[in-house]
Amino acid sequence: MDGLEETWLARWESESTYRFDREATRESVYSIDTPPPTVSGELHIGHVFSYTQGDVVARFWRMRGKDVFYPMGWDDNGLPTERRVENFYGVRCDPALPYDAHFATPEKAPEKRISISRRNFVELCHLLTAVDEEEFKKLWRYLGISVDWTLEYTTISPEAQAISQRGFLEMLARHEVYSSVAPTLWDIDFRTAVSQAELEDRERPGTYHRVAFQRADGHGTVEIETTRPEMLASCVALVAHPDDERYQELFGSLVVTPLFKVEVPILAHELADPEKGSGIAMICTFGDTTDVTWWRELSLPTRALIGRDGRFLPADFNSETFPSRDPHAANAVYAEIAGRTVNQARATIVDTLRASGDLVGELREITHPVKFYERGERPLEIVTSRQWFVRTLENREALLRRGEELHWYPDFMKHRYRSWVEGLNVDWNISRQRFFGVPFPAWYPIDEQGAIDFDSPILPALDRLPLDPSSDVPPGYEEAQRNRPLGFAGDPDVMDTWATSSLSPEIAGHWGTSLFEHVYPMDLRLQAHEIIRTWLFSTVVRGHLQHASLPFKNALISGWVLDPNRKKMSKSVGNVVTPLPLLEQHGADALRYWAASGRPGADTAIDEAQMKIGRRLSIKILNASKFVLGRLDETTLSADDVTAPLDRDLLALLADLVRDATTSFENYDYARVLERTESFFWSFCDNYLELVKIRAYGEGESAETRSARATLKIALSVLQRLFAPILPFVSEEVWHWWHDDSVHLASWPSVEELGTLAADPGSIYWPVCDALEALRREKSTAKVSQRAGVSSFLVHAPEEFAAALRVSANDLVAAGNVQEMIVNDANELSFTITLESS
RNA sequence: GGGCGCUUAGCUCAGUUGGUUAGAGCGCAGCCUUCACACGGCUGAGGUCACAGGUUCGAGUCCUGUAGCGCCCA
Repeated sequence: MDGLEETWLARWESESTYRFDREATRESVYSIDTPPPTVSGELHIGHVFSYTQGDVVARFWRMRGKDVFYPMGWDDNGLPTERRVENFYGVRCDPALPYDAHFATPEKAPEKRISISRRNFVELCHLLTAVDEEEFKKLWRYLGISVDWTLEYTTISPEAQAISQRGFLEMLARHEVYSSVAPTLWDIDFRTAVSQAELEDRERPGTYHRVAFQRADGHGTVEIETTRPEMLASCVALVAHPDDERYQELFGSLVVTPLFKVEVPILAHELADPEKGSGIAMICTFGDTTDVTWWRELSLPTRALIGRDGRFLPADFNSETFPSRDPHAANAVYAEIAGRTVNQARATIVDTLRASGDLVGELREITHPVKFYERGERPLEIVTSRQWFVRTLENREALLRRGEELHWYPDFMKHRYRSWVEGLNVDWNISRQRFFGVPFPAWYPIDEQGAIDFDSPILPALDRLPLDPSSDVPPGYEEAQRNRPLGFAGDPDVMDTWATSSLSPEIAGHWGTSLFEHVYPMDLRLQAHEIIRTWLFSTVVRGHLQHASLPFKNALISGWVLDPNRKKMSKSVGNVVTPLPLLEQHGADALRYWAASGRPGADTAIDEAQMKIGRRLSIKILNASKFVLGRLDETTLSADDVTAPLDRDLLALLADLVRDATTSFENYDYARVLERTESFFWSFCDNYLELVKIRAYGEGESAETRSARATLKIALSVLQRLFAPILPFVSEEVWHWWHDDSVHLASWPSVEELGTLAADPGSIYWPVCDALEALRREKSTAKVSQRAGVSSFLVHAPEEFAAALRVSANDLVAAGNVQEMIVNDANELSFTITLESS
């Protein structure tokens, strides 16, 4: 077993076994779109699991005669890489710094982060991802993933950037993407906008504060409850449900905010929840996403105070934006929180409210969902900024139809997609205020006052791509005009990583060349269910907008890998399993066996016992093949030689298996193929081989002998090929014992090659197996060797059963070492076995 | 709150359109060093198919409801 990987990996490499034929016609191509994994230094067992399942399918279609287009990409651009580089080298990107051509990476990450220029930072990103990609590639190769490595791509490569920028410009030309200044979900640590797809609700403790607002006419107060009292200075209105009896008379009237003394109206909106708190809420710009909805739908003013760093911005309460009745006092209060973080400001405001008597009653502790960036550590804030958006909302219906059009394996995964699309509430924000990504290929003119005109972007010709507007110059301008009045400014942002990886079919398929026409739309998308709302969704969006089609016809969704206790693996829990030690210990085929046992979509626990079984199966394949081929020097045997009833029955059963395996593979049920093939193979070894070994390998050249040998030859050939997609190493090894070409390029077994089939498959084989098992049971019970002789084997059996034993009597007698076997017809089946007295 | 999936032997899981006594592997017990295989093989014990109704000649399978677990969405 050991060493098979090394041998065959080298051979596949040198013989280009998995090379895609670029001349292949579309009909003969089977194209696969696999997720470019985020290269972040962490190899994950989930990758092994998912990719193996896809590879098994790829190998099937290759054997089916398809030209399999199976590329491999790495998603190296984006935040995860930036973060890894920051930690690995102990650096931080400061775009204001100049490039240092002599910057040397520190041996060890320094305690305190070193600030470096954007260009230096990006160079480090390239450096580290290149190293990581080699590590990943090693793992993929070790696993036997049959990709064509000449089709390798990365999402930060110039080609990918050009395609990504082209995609953007074409969407822009079709008005499918737009920029606008809008309240945006913002991570204050990463200092970037994030999209809805990257949100995550986390349960967090919170505190309800009951705050009294004076009515503007001086007649009493209105009490609201809020978990974010620090937002008080941003308050623009109060809101209650239009049907709420308690507030009917107040709608339309004014109240005054405590401390800041700004008049705000009391309004009605159905999103206000009468059950929550006092049923009336304060609307601030912007405390949460509901505030944004209210602000937009009720046409409220903007009093945004949280900056990009999560600290309170300066404000003047003697201004149009903040019209206080008592500017002096308001500014004095605000001075205490300006420049402070949200948490600091909250404490200050609560103290001040308590002192002023505006905080009513006791604080009430609650637990509530808070929106986080999925990679973030502090709650998201809402910050107004300029962003690029792809129009997804107005395409909702069409996108839902695309989801229906797609073939999902397993089918129920379509619900994940549908509920995501139905729940979209903002357009897809594709701009990020980060550094290592694909820049937006756009510049903006600057007027004589120095104002940037974002509504009239200057766009490049497609043949200039890829480009970076921060170093490239727009047509008709000179570098000296950058950021100058009457000059130009480059778009400062980079694209969301999904904005590029959503073009994986275009990148892998070399959009713009003839190759693309041969592979698009892809036949298969392979991925895990957790990225349905991101990668799958965004790819469908791009396919729909760019090509008016689905980007792939079938989606094979893999489950998660759980730890041995069926718990989700996570870094914080510390139960993450790395695949390499498992590979080294059990071998690639064993790991693949485990992965292929996991049914599509099913979360599967790491199970080393299962890997051991895979290894044992592989060894069994080696041994059985050695045995069958050891004395099978006959090359002229064919299906026509299979004449013995037992042999013909075996091939008929094998035909059933081939049919079932083929259909199952066509339905992406690789796990069923494995299960059925394994089960058949085990019976083949335990029963059929035992039954015919003497007939096949005894002296003489009778028709019966030829029949057994032909059956062994055919069955072995079929079984080796059925196993090949799942256990590529051992299958290749045993195939080469009697073939020159790779089993992975051999044709998938067909029913036709099994010759004229016997009717009623199993009608002979299973009764004979029953009789053989009865003999074994008797010997086992008597605690004697299986080779022990049987003086008399008396069978009573129903007619068909008896007939099956009679035509196979010689094999049974030989396998059981039986002296005398008598078969009588009877209604009830019974075996009477007399062992030789030794 | 809406939705999806799961619940079958001690454990991990199969059970295709409803059809005889419900299957596999692991683990457990016993046996066999057999001339392909001790990195093995054989044999065995072990289950009221989560629960409650219903449809049917017949339900692990279909329908309704309940519970538990996991996940998705809001």
